[in-house]
Amino acid sequence: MNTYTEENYLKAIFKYGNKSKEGVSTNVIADELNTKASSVTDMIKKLSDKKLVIYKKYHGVTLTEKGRKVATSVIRKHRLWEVFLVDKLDFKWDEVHDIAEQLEHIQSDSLVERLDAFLEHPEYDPHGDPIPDKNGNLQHHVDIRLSDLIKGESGVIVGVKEHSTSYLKYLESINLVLGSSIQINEIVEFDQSMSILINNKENTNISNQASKNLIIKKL
Amino acid sequence: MNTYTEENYLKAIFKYGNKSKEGVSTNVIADELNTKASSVTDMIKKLSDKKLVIYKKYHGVTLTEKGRKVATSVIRKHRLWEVFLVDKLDFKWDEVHDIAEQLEHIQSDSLVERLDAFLEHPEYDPHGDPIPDKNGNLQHHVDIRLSDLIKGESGVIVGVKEHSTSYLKYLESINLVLGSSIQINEIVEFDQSMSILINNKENTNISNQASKNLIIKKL
DNA sequence: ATATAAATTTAGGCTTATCTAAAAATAGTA
DNA sequence: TACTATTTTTAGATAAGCCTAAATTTATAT
Ligand SMILES: [Mn+2]
Ligand SMILES: [Mn+2]
Ligand SMILES: [Mn+2]
Ligand SMILES: [Mn+2]
Repeated sequence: MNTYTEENYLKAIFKYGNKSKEGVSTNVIADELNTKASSVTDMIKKLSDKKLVIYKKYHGVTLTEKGRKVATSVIRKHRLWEVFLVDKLDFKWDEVHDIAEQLEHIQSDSLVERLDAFLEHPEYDPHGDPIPDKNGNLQHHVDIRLSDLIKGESGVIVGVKEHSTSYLKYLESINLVLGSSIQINEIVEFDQSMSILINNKENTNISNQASKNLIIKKL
Repeated sequence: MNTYTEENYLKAIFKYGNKSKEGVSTNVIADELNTKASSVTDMIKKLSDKKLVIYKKYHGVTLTEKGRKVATSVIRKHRLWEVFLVDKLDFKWDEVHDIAEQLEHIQSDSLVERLDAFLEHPEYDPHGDPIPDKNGNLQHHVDIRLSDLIKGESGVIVGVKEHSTSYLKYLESINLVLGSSIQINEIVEFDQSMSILINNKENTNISNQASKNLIIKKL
């Protein structure tokens, strides 16, 4: 149906769409996919011919309903495979993204549904990202970052917004994983770094760059 | 390292190599991959540049050790994924080949090794084909076909040589699966069709075309 | 409002993997 | 051996996805 490359473009457009009502710009897409804006223009025309996106020259691109279906289906597969890799094959959460980038393009509806059942219909992937259902619906966590909390407040980690290996490994090294509890001891006004209590055990300091990428459910 | 397409060429060359000491001809490869001999010639030159095959113009192609490693690694992945699909996701043996054709190209050594462990190091895939180890070694069943047996002999099915859905579905419909026992009641001289006793229960007739694709371990 | 800067598209090319048609080499046969 | 049939390679094209450089459009700032 669609090529590997087309699917990656649709995923990128989905990622940066909905942020505002403006279409997603070619430069943003080029940046996300490590390619050039001119290449993006070419591909967008093709996607537009296939009715997967709406393209207004010089004003960016938005997904059609058809395009959104494809994008969420690829994201569904990506996140289900990540669950498989972590839950069944014992990979760490920082090791699975690149493999899932490949697996997300495997074409087989029955495979996806059977995998979903085998994993017992997970709602979130190993990074706390919601898994779209087969119709492309997905519910997000309320987007509260650790950096939004104030002194004395506490919460539980339900997701991460940054998926780099270095960030994920760092979090794990200080016992911050999905489900870890956090209480704010103090916030340094100068750089917004935080002194926090993790799992009611260890006290640690964490930078603003690190705290703003942690999604929290307040307690 | 190698493209999806290159891997498929290497797999095809592996499949038809070793049959004799002659190289595999471009027409045979073209036929296997549903492409044209001229396309094969082009690709062979590329594989030869990459030292994956030895190519003598007009005399076919053979795998180098390096090429054999790649081919068996792809076959290893194909067969391991087929085991996963059947054993863990409850697919039927006639449903898994096309999905495995895609999964076999996923690149991740640790994924393969973890999958192998998760499946408890299977030796054979759902069609009785041996799974190469990580060094590319694979031991074949002794190649005795049902059609080689004579009246009165009996055996157990350990593999199938034809993987089409129609053939596999047919076998299943008459209770011929891996592990089924067979005894030869009679062989019709005219067309070599056989009257057989399956699992010491049902008597059936089976054509030569069907019996010559069943690999048997004699009892 | 006009000039400059920034973003975007177009033009022209490249590579990979295909194809068809023609040429060349090999194999089979009288 | 010589002629024909078959197989294989070469020549020349095409489509997808990418690139750089140039042209065009939009945004920003006097
Ligand atoms: Mn991921
Ligand atoms: Mn994820
Ligand atoms: Mn198969
Ligand atoms: Mn198989």
